[in-house]
Parts: sequence; structure tokens; C-alpha cells
Amino acid sequence: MTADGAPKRTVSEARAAAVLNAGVDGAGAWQSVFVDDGKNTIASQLVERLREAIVSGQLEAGAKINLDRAREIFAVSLSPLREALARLIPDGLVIFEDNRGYRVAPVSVTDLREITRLREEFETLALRQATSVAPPEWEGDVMRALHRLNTAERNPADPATLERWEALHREFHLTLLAGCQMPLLLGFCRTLLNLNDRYRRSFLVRTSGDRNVSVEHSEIAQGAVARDADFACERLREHIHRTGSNLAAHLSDRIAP
Amino acid sequence: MTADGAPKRTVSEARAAAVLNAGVDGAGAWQSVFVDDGKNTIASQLVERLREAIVSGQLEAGAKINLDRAREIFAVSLSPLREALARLIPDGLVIFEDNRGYRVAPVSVTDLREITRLREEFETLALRQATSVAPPEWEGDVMRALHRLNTAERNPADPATLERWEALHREFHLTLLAGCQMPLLLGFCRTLLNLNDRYRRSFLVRTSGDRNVSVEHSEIAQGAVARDADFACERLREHIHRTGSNLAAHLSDRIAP
DNA sequence: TTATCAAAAATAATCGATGATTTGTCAATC
DNA sequence: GATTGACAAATCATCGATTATTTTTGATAA
Repeated sequence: MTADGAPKRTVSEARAAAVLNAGVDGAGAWQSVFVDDGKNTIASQLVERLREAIVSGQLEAGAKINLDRAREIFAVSLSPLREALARLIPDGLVIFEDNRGYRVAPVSVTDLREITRLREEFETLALRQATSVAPPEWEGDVMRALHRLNTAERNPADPATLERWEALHREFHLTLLAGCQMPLLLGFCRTLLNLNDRYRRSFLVRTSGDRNVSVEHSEIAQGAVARDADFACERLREHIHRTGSNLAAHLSDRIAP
Repeated sequence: MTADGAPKRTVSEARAAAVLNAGVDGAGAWQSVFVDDGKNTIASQLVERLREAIVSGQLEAGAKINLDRAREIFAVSLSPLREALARLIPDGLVIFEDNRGYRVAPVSVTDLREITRLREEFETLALRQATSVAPPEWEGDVMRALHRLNTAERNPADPATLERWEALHREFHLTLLAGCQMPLLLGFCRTLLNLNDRYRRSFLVRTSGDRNVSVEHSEIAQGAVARDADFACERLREHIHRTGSNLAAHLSDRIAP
């Protein structure tokens, strides 16, 4: 651990949302993030904090990240801040230009379309591979992730439940893919999932009424553990496609193409 | 530009290869890299220098990167060095662990297999898309890249020609894919190409006698500009697959699986 | 009024020094 | 002889201050 310990951060945390995108939305679901799970250094913790701030929409898309202000808000020095930002570039959440500093990556409908399209390709590829090479434990992992997701409450009035649902949803998809035993492909899928979550959490109020997402997830999972690649992949593809279309519809009302 | 200018760097350059992997292979093809093409900051230049050092095999796979030594060798301070290394993580060339520092990413046959497999999937996806959406100029770009590649000398006795050929080869593949108009997919392909180049440049002495690589490239290019997706993609897939098998054969003699 | 340039302010990039953690060494103990 | 623990050295991480670059401001001239 560092010398000064955690408390100071939690305090400055709350200010972060308020100051950085001055007074847009107040309620920060910040506090839940700090569970020091092996990420010892300030830079590493900062990566997670910044990622959450961007994915959750608390850091506005396209906004410039003023280093001095951010340094003060997060109560860190420049070195770990710059390093953390650099590590978010590959995730597609931050963009950088020499002597011009860092910005939050912008969002657009075409970007979302590409994410959706690539998710369809990559995730079905990974799932197909998983159904053929994953060890038996994988099936249990999938069913557990499914159960935890389906039993999680999702109350629009309570942001904490929404955030928990998001985490479990992400966990479900990654567990599904993890069986493929291809670390690079998994990394790409994780990146795309990150990017996609950002759109959903920023722009989707609730999923459209004509879908039963729980059923969709259950079908995918059952196909997967039955090692029925064609069925599982087809369901997964539909699931991704629907989510993408849904989001794109919401999105095009709100931002430029 | 920085105040002190370029000369100092070129000098320290030569030492870099010698010191970092102490006396493994002497001949450095370093000098050619410094053409300050818009990359103004030390950190950005360092990214390119380090990338070249790793991809070319001058920085040994799996080796620890001692910050103090590297700092001295490259004649920079810690801040840009750390930042440059952080930016290479997403490319899969550098790995990092809290409080344990940076290492050159290791190589393995399974890693190479995955790279090859994913290149087959991603590059054919991109090429198929390109044949359907790329603008007319793209065809000219492809043919030019092909011509430059096919007329480049490749003399095993002269490392400079080999390096130039590598650059043109990379350029050809990227030009081919660039027509797809999908920035994320292009980024993934670029990453995979980087990783693949590293294996080729480190482990492949020469391509096996039963291949005529020029012809392979020409067929791919001609299929592409004719907008014959099936033909072009099939040739591309074979090309990638052959290169991968070839490399894997060389590799398994030399390192652990 | 608009355009242009120079100075000033703001911001980004880098450095050298300091603090924290890991790794290596060696004696004491079982 | 192997193991443990404390110390020392090496290495990594962070900070505050300095330097370089970009952006803004404001005065001048067309």
C-alpha cells in the first residue's frame, strides 16, 4: 500500500464527477470501486477509476482532460496520471495527441455500428471455439454466471442495482468467451465489450419492451454448455445484434452520426 | 523539437542494442528509424524506437526491462520512458506488473498459432469489406504498394534491404485492409501484423523454397482490385496460413512450445 | 471591422530527487 | 543442511519543480 492510504481518495472521488463535467449529473456510484484487489500502485488504481468514470459516462465523451485539474481532483501527481491515461488508449477509451494532451474518446453511431459488427464476429468465433475446447469446469462457470445475472435485481430507481447488473452482465459474457483459450481474441472481445458497455450505460435508459433479455441469455448459455455451437452462436449473434440496433436507435436521437 | 536536438540520440542508439541484450548480436539497423515525422515528444519517439527494438528482436523476448539502465541507454528521463512502455502494452509487445516493472513480451508457438488464426479471420473480414466499400483510389493504392514491394531488393547479406522489404510488406498488407473503413478492425489487424512481424523478423531466416511470395501477393492484389472478394480472401487466407506454418516450423526448433 | 503579430497565460512534457517495494544476502536457529 | 528473519542493495513508483509548447489575449495596422 501507499503511505497515505485509501480514505483521501474516496473523498476526492466525489468531487471528481462534480468538477470534471461540471454539474451535469450529480449521483456518483464511485465508492464501490475501491477494493484494492491486488492493484497496488496509484497508477493502476487510477486506471480503474478513470475507466469507470468514462464507461459510466461521468466523463463526457470527447471532452478534453485537463491534466492539472485532473491531477488535483484525483489527488495524484502527474506521473501516475499520465501513465494511467496512456494505458487506457489501447482500450479505445482515451485518445492522445502530442503536445495536445488526452481526451475522452468521442462517441458516434458509426463507431457503435462497428463495435456491434465486430462483436458479432469475434464473440461468435470465441464461443464456437469454446464449445469445442473448453474444459468441463467451464460449463459450471457459465451456468453460475447466468444464474447470478438472472437473479440480480435491476431497479431503475436505484443506480447501485444497475451498476451491479452491468458488472454481472459483463461477467456473464466474458465467462462465456473465456473457454476459448485464446488470450489475444479474449483481449479484443474484452475491449469491444468495454466500448459497448459505455454506450449502453450512457445512452440506454432501459431495454425495449419486446425483449426478454433473461431468456436470451439463458438460451445462449444452454446452447453453450450443450456444446451446440451453431445454436449458441446464432443466439449470441442475435442478442448482440438486437442490443446494437436498440442502442443505435436511442443514440441517433441524441448525438451526431 | 526538443532543445538538444537529434544527434545525441543517434549516438546512444548504437549503445542500446549492445548493452540491453549484452553482446548477443552486434549489427543494429537502428539509424534508419529517426525521421521525426511529426512525432514531436520524446515519449512518442521512444515508442517507435522501442517498438522497432522489440519487433526486430534486438530486445530479447521475455527479458526484463531495467528502467535505470534503459533510461541511461536511451538518454531520456524516467517519465517518457515509462509512458512509452505503457503505450506498448496494448500492442502486446510489453507486459507489466505492479511493482515488478516491464518486460518484453515472451514468444511461444501457441501464441504464434493464435496470431495466425486471428489474422486469417480478421484480415479476410477486412478485405471482404474493403472489396465492397473501398473507394476507387484504393485500387490504385493497392497496386502501387504491390509494385513497390515486388520491385524491392531482398538481399540476405544486406540487413538494410531486408528491413526495407519488411516495411513495404507491412505497408502492402495494411493498404489492402485500409479500404474496409473500419478503424477498430484496422487497429486489431495492425496489432496482429506487428506481433507477426516480430516472429518473422526474429525467427525466419528465409522463406521456404517452394513458395513464390511475389506471386501470392500479386494474386491477392488482383483479386482485390477486381472486387472479387471470394478469390482475394481465399488467396489471402492461404498466404497467411502458409506464412504461419512456415514460421511455426522454424520456431519449434528454437524455443519451448 | 478584420487580420496579424507579439507578448502573456495556460497547458503539456520532462527532469532530478525522494519515497516505497521488492530482491538479494547472510547470519542465527532449528 | 535447510529455514527463517533482519538487514542492505537494487529497483520501481511518485512527487515537486523546471522547461517547452500551444493557446489566448490584446494591441496595431490595413
